[in-house]
Amino acid sequence: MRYHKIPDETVRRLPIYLRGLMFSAEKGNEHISSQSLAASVGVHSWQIRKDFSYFGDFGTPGVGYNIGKLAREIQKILRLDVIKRAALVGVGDLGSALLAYPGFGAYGLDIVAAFDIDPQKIGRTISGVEIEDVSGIDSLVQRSIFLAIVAVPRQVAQQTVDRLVAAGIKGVLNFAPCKVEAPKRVKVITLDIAMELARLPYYMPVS
Amino acid sequence: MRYHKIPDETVRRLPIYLRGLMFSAEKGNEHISSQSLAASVGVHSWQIRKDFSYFGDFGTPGVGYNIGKLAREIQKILRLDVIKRAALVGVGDLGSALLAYPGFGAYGLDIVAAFDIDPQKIGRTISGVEIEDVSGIDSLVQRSIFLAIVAVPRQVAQQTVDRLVAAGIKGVLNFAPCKVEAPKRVKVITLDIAMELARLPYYMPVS
DNA sequence: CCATGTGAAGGTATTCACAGCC
DNA sequence: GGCTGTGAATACCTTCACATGG
Repeated sequence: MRYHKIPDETVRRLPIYLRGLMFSAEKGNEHISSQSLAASVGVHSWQIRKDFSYFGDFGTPGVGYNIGKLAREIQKILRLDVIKRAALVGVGDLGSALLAYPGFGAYGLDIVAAFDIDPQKIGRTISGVEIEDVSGIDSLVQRSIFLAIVAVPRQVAQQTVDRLVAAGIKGVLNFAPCKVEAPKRVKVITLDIAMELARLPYYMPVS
Repeated sequence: MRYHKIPDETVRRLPIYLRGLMFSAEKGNEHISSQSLAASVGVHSWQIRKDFSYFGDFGTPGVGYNIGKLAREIQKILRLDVIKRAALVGVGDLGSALLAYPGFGAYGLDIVAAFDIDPQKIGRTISGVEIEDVSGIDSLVQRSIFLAIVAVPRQVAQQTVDRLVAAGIKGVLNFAPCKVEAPKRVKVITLDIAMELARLPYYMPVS
């Protein structure tokens, strides 16, 4: 089975593997076994082998996987080799934190534009990105930006997404805690931080 | 099937339903059908009915669900009726944004303590919470806080969790992009923001 | 020998379709 | 007529065990 259909759950784990592979590469390794990778990322080795099996042979029995080759392949599958630039809409507390967040770089991603409606904020620079008026959204595609992060209040999340969709954006990471609609051609992932915290007590021991 | 084993995926959706129910209650409704709830939260109606079926009859055929009763039951299942207070460790950009984040209230959750190692920050108040030295972690349980949010740099995430575990914390929401270990009795959910962004390009159309 | 890759088995979650109740 | 609750069917994902290859 080569390159056919990669399960969603596998796609969800690919960034984890990428992180682990890069970490191992930094330490100067060239090869890594599914077992060592398993230990470093916290996923079972058989799961890793199964996941990798969906997109071809990268391993050498008795040796392991070539780290560089495998990392590049994962980046290619996730399309991180092509999509590198993202825009941020909404530079409030969360938006500012995202601008300062160093973690995107590990995946080759970078926030290169930021928008807000507050005239007080427009023109200011945060973490090296100048805040523009939201009208700038309309020309995102001309600037080769196809990915957007929405960090606006819930009440204006849908209209923000509508505008991004109209501008030709193809993917949205939405932090607003609500459903947002978009045409099928636009992928939306909603990440509700409070929701994650809210399901935690369920799993906590009672005593 | 009453109250036996609620699937993890159902637990993951319960907070979404809670949000939808509260929204509907605010509008003055007393009952809601699985169809209307479905429309407002973006989950199919059969999925909702199936999910609710795991914990008893709350619906009346021809009428729908009693919103208040159902909401209270979901809160009880998630244990949000008991666990209401959380602590934050790491008051950097992300931590500060979390302190200011209004979304936790919808689930009855509240960040009531914050810790950092930076003497510059200790003693200052952000969003009504005074920042304390990390040594205060050790007395969290005495203050009836069993839930912690970790927003520290990756390099110190594990030791932070270790200290929280030693203090008797029972649940951790970890924002550091790495694996953290904890005894089985402590539930850890890791939320890697960059990872969510990284899997988005995979789903974006190629053209 | 050691580690991969994968069929097969087992488990979990989603989707359907409809009986039963208001 | 409208809507719930749920067995049954289906799809999906995980786990195992081992044949295969360097």
